[in-house]
Amino acid sequence: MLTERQLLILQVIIDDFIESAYPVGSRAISKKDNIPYSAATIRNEMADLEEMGFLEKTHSSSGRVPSERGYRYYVDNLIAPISNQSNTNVIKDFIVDGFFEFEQMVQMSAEVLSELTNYTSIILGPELHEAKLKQLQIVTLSTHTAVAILITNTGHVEHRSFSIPVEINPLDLEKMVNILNDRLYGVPVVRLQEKFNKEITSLMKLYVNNFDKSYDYLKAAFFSESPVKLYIGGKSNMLMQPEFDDVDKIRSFYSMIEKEDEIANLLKRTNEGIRVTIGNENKVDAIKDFSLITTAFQSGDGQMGTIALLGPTRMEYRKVISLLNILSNEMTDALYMWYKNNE
Amino acid sequence: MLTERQLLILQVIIDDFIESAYPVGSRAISKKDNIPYSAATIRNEMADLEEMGFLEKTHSSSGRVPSERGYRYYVDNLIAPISNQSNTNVIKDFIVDGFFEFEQMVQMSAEVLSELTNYTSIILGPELHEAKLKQLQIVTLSTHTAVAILITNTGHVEHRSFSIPVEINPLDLEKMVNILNDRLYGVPVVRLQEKFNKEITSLMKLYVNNFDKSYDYLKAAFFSESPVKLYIGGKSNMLMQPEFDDVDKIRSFYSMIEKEDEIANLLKRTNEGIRVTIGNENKVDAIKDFSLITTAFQSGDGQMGTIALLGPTRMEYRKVISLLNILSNEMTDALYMWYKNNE
DNA sequence: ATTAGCACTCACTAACTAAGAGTGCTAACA
DNA sequence: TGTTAGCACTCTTAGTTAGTGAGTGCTAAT
Repeated sequence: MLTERQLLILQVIIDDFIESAYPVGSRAISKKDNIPYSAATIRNEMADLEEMGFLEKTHSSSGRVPSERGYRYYVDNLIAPISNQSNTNVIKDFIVDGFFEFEQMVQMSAEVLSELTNYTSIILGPELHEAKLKQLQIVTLSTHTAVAILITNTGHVEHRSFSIPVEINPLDLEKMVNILNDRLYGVPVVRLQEKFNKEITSLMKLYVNNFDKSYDYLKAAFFSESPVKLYIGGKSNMLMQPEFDDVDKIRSFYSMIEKEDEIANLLKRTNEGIRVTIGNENKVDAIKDFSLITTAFQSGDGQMGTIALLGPTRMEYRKVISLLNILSNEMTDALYMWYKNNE
Repeated sequence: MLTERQLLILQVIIDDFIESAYPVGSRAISKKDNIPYSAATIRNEMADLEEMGFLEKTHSSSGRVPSERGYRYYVDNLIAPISNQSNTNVIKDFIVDGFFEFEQMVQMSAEVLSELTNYTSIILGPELHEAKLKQLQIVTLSTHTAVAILITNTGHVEHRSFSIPVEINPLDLEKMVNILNDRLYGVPVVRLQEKFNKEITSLMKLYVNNFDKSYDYLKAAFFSESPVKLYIGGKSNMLMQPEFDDVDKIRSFYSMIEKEDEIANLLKRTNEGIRVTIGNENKVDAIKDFSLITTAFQSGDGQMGTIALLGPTRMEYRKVISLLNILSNEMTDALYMWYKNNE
């Protein structure tokens, strides 16, 4: 167990290092206002803290630097997140003002988040779990081409252009879309394809000649998987961090950040609350030098998406955690309001 | 005027430097197969070429490096663009295969272009100049919210969610959209707003009570300027270039590339053919260390957009110019086909 | 007109030095 | 017995020096 004094010293060291990015020496600590001990005393305590694995040295006669275990302890026990009123307001303002569309809101959130922290923000979703089909449409552009449009009750619009194969009769096309709208209205988007396969195809065969030929086209137009929506904000804000003092680190950071699907997978696992993974706690090699802080936002019963911040292990955990808390709550609220209006 | 031999030597030096990024020495030149002169002769010629401003030294006893003037001469007189068949095929393949939508095609082009060159590709447009209105729609999501959708004959779909103010009667809304569709069908997208203001508003007042209140909402939903579409591909491919050997250069590159509107302005001026601006020929300070190669693609009579590659002044001009030529032609063709089908 | 030869310049690297920040340990102190 | 002053020691960082090599410009010979 750590003594009171050790806790204090550990906290001060980590706070200091997070701010300065330089190894912290005993003399610097002993000078702080809330530290009434001499440098020698601090040195003894630091040696103990190092032995316990909370601190490290960069070389034998250097100051101390937090170890990953140190950060973990710090995050779990030493940060009392103070709600930062001014940040709350910044976030509230832009969410309330600009809330027209999910995607727009999400994208802006990512940017603001990165701007406030100088880390890289990642937002996954909002996924369409809860969104329900409002309307399907096919608008023909010419005899050969058309655009298929899918509208959800959340205001999400997806569209896909395609060319109409000669085998398909335009009248049949219209008929099919009518049937689809009739049968699929209000069905959650995630279950569209399943329902289409199970219930609609058999029905279609009754009304439409030669439905087999149209099947693939309908499916491609309306029911193909849309790619995961991943917003990454402030890729270059991160370059402000002193960790990126060398070209190779920057290169590897950028090549890491481009593996969008790996990152998306990392975020998907998030459940309730805020999760912090530090350095090697991350299961993906590419970010073993980083810390990732994630939290979910949701609407009603289901999870909608994940907000995350990626930064060096020397991260301003306190600030970031409080920011993510605020943002997650605000987004959840905004979504709740939206749904309430739309039910 | 330059002698034959000087032309040859200038060309060889620039080719060599573009490939290696190292200053070129006289000995290295004299060893090349097509150079039958001794190092001393080369040295004399190089001194002359330097005096004329085509070459520079990085320090008093270094090899030679092309000056901006040297690159200019090289681009204007020394490159006979060889059409590279394999590149042509790469480009043709993906344009033909994936051509469903402008935006999709454009985005893919940007990526391929950057992949093939390791420079940063920028594509502006395709602007909607030629696109004509196919259909306007308002789909109500609830009593308070709706999504407005605009569809063009090119398959471009734009949508905007908004909340319906209480002052507007849903029936009126429907009526208004009908009038709009009736009057605006086939009108070029760029002229929608103008036509709406001039001809439609007076008409609306006859049919709709209290039209003044609806005016702003209709305008916001359908006729507000959509932001310029600028695709930037391969921001990090560029880091492969040996020019980016130092952190500050990378930082300033990224902060430059984020000024999207400045870049968009640069590209807008493009007219026919390929334009190369080298280093200080660029009027925007931020890219005075780079070269920018732009060309337009078009459909029918009007210009549709601009394709550009941004790289270090030590750029593979020959390759890039030939690539842009191919891509511009292919995109123009593809657009032409598309229009022919849609008329 | 061309080229071999040579002195000279400058960047780059490695080896060395001095300064400074920080540690661990010992011995003195309250 | 916990705390602290003092000191020798370690290691990084920055600056200096010297040696090497690539390359040039000029001169004289071909």
